[in-house]
Amino acid sequence: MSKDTLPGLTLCNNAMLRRAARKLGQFYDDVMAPSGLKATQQGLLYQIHIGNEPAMGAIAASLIMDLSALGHTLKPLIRDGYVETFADPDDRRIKRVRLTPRGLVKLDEAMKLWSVAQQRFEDVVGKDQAAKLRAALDDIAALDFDLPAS
Amino acid sequence: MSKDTLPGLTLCNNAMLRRAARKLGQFYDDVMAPSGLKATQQGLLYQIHIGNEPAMGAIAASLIMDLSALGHTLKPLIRDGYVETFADPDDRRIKRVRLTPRGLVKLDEAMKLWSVAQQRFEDVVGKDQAAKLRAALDDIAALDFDLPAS
DNA sequence: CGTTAATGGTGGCATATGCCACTAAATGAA
DNA sequence: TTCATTTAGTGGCATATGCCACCATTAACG
Repeated sequence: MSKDTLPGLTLCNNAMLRRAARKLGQFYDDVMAPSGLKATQQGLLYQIHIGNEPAMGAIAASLIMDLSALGHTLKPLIRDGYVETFADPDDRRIKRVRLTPRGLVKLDEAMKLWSVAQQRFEDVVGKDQAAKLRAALDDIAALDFDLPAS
Repeated sequence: MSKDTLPGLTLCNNAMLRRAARKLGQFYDDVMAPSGLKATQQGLLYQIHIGNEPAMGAIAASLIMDLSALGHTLKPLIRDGYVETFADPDDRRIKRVRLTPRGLVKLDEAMKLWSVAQQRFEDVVGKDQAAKLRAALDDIAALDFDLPAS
């Protein structure tokens, strides 16, 4: 097979997913820029907000994110005073996370912008299509790739 | 609306996309680990391979990636001797990229592992479903979110 | 021509993510 | 109780990505 006829990267599920994520990330980030938050940060603040002073491990699990990666991502938010952490009194290994009042205000501000981006996205691709896409992505997130231990 | 009844992050198209990308990335990376390449690097080598000594800008455009981000990502691959760059003789602003022989060998090795991951993914989600997903992701990558300039 | 504008990349800085080695704390077994 | 094991996070290091300011080159225009 000549190099010229090799299929493009369009065949790789992972590459396509990353590519779409870059594209959509740029769009959401653009819209949210006035808040000073990236879309990832808004998502993280929101996740913390809807949790009940969630433990770091719990957040990482919901987001399917490495625990240490979460720790890193949290740092700028703590530095900027949007988030604070405290040890769980019943198990001092566990560190819980909550929004500060300042963080709550910032989240409100960011959510307004998020709505704009979200709305615009759904206008462009269609509400149904968007819902289907999210469902498909949710399925992927739930997949188990382990070979069944026979 | 009480905090307890707020919808999860499942509603955000962008967050879901990133989450699925983390999940799938971890899987592909795991499978490709023996090659010493990350899935992103394999994808980049492949993109360079199928291009005709592509210019950096061309690669960045196909991957919907920031040009400077591409430059950064390329560095470890150049350092490890998989890739080399050279100025286009007709326009010295343009820097073209190609695989070294070593890079070609490494790509072959990585592609074998990639096939394993790709195959496993399609076994789990179904070949049709995977194709539909890639099509949907390709559509997203092609979207234009600009408001029509009236 | 020569000045101006547009194009293609680089480097610095910042966030996003992951892996690994290591520490502290809680659990379980002897 | 005491020691091995498991659990929850941290810090260091590396890649992934983006934005912005800046440089070199080329194209455009008067």
